[in-house]
Amino acid sequence: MTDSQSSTTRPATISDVAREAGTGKTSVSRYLNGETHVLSVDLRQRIEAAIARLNYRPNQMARGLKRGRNRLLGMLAADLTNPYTVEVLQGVEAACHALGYMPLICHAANEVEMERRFLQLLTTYRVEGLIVNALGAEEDVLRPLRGAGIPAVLVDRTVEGFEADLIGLDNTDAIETALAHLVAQGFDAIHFVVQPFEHVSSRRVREAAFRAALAARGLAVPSTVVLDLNEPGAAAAALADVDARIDDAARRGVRAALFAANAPVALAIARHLRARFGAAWQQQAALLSIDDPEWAELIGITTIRQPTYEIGYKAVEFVHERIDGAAGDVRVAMLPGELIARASTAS
Amino acid sequence: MTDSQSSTTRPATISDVAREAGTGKTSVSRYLNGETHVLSVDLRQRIEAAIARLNYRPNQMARGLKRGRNRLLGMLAADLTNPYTVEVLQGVEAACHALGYMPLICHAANEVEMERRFLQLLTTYRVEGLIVNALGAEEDVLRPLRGAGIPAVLVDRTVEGFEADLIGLDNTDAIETALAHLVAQGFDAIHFVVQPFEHVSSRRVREAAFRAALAARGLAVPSTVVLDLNEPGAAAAALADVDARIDDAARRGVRAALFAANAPVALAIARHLRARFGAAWQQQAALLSIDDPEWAELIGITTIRQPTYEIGYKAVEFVHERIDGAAGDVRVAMLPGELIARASTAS
DNA sequence: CTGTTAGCGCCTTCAG
DNA sequence: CTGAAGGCGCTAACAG
Repeated sequence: MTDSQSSTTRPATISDVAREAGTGKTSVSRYLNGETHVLSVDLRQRIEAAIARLNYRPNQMARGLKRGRNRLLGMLAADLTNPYTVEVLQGVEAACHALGYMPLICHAANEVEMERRFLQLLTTYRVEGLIVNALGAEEDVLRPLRGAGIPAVLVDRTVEGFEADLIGLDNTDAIETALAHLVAQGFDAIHFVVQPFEHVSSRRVREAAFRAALAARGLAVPSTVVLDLNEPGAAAAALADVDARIDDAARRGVRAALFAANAPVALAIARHLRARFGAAWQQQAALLSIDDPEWAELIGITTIRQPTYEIGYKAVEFVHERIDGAAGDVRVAMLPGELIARASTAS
Repeated sequence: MTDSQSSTTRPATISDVAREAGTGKTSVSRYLNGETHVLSVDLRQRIEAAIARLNYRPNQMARGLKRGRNRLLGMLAADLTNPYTVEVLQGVEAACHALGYMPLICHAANEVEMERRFLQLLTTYRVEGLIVNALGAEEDVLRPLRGAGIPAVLVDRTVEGFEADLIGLDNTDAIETALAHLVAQGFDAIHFVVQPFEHVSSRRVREAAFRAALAARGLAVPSTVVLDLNEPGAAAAALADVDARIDDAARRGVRAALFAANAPVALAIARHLRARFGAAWQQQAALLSIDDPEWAELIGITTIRQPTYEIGYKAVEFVHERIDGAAGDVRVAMLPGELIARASTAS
């Protein structure tokens, strides 16, 4: 009984298996690649036994080197702290599983430098495709991909000057649905709150759609509140602005409604209002948010839930097709959101 | 001007660079590996230029194949939905960056099958080390690692029969601190709620520590409530049990305190109590939880915050040392938690 | 200082 | 049905 599994032994190679099975590497390779019908039963069994005995696992790296493809699929996430991202991730993982890819997840943690670095890495590891939830609009950060000829699909946001398939929420429709709900509930002082949006396409679209939807109804369009969560000072000012609008409405005897462009914004607002008004803050202002984080139900916030799983799944299908050589125009898939009405917007 | 960056061109190789620079592959390799002082200024510049011109990036796979190490570090996460995991991840990423590893993140999404599959994959990709936040206690799932001689470090939980470095929260101390807080606030009907814990060491330790801490104070030790979040039926029963205890205490004119073993449990409880008592549910029962998710502050829940970032960072340092050949006994690092007192446990 | 020569582990013609 | 030989992109002795 040889100690073939000792942790000091270096992993068995295909040659080891061949020797152990008393055959050549070619046959082992054939076995590994499922060309099992080309092998005599006897040989196949010997190989099987040898593999088991040596606890052999083919080295993917070597395989990739030879075949020119390694089944690695990169996923660059801007912010895993955002539940949205994790949910998308689940779809990505499921699709990777189904299509035989190994997802290589990289988390930029909201830092452009990280994003750049990971993109480099992903490139040097020769991932076959990439799913990008980009941080900034910097097209040059994505340039390496072009050079390496790695197909990419954008999730949630486009990147200025970077042509690629895009998949995300149908923002215009989502905003329209949400606004219709608010209006139906009788709100007329509705304020849009969003993180700095010039450089993030989805935020830009949402903001524009909100204004358009308001205008289409002949309602006044209050200025958009920009809430920069990365700048404490600016954030405080923005929240003060929110406060003012709430007070304004209150003076007119109405309850203001706040429309958060995404969950992080909604959380910041909720925290602030709770600090200001106490646990019963929702009596002072209504809140609606795009994204449906776990705490939304906990405190009864109306939301637009994104089809996150589908977004992730489809994203992988898109790159997969590109990897398989699909040429053709850039595709855009905009999936519909779903309104989850809760107490925060009850009239 | 050649179209060296066209997306149809296959990535440049070291040979291409050598040819372009009019030299041999060796020199290029030396350049890549920073042995820059061994090269004549002229040659170095030619290589530099060639690399830039061809937009060359060394193929990590090939490097890894040759050197026997690929700088890949696996991280197997049981549940990215749990904020704890994401926070640990941030520490892992930072440490990987600092030590020159590429983190390969795998998400088992609470499915043992996934866990097994990823472990296989990680093995075939020959990651140099692995950080495991294991799902179950199945030692055999981790067996492949042994066979491949891949060093691993466990995060948060041990695995029966699997010897490896461990890093996580000092559960005993955390429980003691939290309980002391509750007692100081005047609570005496304190109930521990935890997911099925036989197979998860951290839960087991917490449960035991809770009972011990209670007993040490001469207080009665109510039976532990087991809340299985994956079994709707069982979960409902457990929550009914919680209800009964709250009612019991109420009959005695006191407010029961619920001690959640982690954030998912706390969330389930909070949701349930809100559904039962409405927004003011906290007047009916106190709640304290280990883990400090973002919504804890939002609704004012007292928590024990884990040093998640440090846990992740140190985990990487641990494997790194093992990869570097450090032998020696299994190490255990238990980091202290921090009590964040909020309104939910005010007396 | 620089280039030549072997492989790393695997797959893929191409002959048996 | 089976095996030997060559090469994927890169590094690591060896020579110059």
